[in-house]
Amino acid sequence: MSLKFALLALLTGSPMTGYEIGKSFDASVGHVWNAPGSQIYPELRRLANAGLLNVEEVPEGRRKKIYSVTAAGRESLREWMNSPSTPEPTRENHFLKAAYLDWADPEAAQAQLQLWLAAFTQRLHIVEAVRDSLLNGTHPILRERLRTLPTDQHEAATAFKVFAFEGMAEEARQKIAWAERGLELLARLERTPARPADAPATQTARVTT
Amino acid sequence: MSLKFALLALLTGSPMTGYEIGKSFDASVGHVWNAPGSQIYPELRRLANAGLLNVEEVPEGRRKKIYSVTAAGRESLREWMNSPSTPEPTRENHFLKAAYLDWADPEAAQAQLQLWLAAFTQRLHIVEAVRDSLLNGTHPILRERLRTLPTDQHEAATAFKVFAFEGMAEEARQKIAWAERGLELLARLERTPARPADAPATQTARVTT
DNA sequence: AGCTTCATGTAATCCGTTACATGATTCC
DNA sequence: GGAATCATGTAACGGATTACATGAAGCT
Repeated sequence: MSLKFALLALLTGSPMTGYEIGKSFDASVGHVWNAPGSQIYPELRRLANAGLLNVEEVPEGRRKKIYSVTAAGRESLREWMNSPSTPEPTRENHFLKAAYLDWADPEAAQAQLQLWLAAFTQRLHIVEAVRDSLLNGTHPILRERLRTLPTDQHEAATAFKVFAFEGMAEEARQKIAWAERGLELLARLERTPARPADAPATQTARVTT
Repeated sequence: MSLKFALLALLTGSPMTGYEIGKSFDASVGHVWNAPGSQIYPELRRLANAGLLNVEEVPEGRRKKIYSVTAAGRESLREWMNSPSTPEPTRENHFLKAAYLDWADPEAAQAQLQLWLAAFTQRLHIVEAVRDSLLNGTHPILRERLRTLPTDQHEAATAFKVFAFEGMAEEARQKIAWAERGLELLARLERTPARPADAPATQTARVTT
């Protein structure tokens, strides 16, 4: 339901084309909300039809459309922000899989845990980079946004974005630690299980692989 | 895509009816994966048609169907477990909203943060309770599952489930701390901003509400 | 001339949510 | 007899993913 509000929120920063929104999603913002072009363009049009967005067509050569938020759009965003939302029920692939990792071959389990580790590490880097750019005034969208805001609101606008990205960073750190513990668990289990109580203690033989 | 595997995984524990699966979702398992009956029943039928599940109809009075996993179903599950999955792109409502909380009225922002706090706290309790029941052998589904498994695989089957639920617990704890920091931030911002540099320092007047 | 990037979209399909329908059994 | 729980579903809709289509601008 909230692609709508993700778009409205983004466009309050500064007017943009659908293409640029897609780029933003691919870069920083995509870790807050993500969507492919095939979802962005139709949604933008719907929002424009509903009067929440303004379209400025730029027909000089290119056929591009710059969207900006109307007063009604700003009102709609404010309304959403003021109405409480409950967190959605969890539906995270990795927890489901983790709970049944004993079904996987040990190598596959290890590969999966390492893949998670890599993915969450990468996410952490990106999210920390965004947070830093918010703090040191490098973030282009926030920068634009602040230009249109009275100075006494700069702190809040910045602080909440930093707050959100700090939250994502923490989550990433937590999952990194979690994946590492998973690898340890796997190693521990592999050292013990299929031994029928009387196998020799020659663990040093299985060093490779 | 993984309701399919959630169902297969659950049913490897012990055969069940769609209704019982729904109950499990509402109780413990729902924090790993959740779905309403309207999604469960059709999916079960599809899986049965695909030969991954076995249906035992119990026509004695009730019209109920007990589903169990076939060899093909077990194979399909194993295949999924052995093929790596990348974590899905984030699309979490609360981070999106948090990033733009300056758009909300302070009271609404506070209410929202408190709602998150309450929801994550509740989630933490449930998830910890499940983890405990896994550890002390009270968890009914795991119990059933272990009955059909050789003893030397008990440890792994239990450990991975504990691992998953510990991960969820940590995530919940992290989000609780995050929401609390959000409340502090909000309080801090409310103490300072709209003051045009020469307002009196009589903060004690605003104690109520 | 050909590749990359900019820029916008359609179509099919799938997954998920909400609302509603139905009827049997069990408990009070 | 009436309410709660057991048990299974249908229908409509909306949101998301994947694949494909199109064409201009700019660079090499």
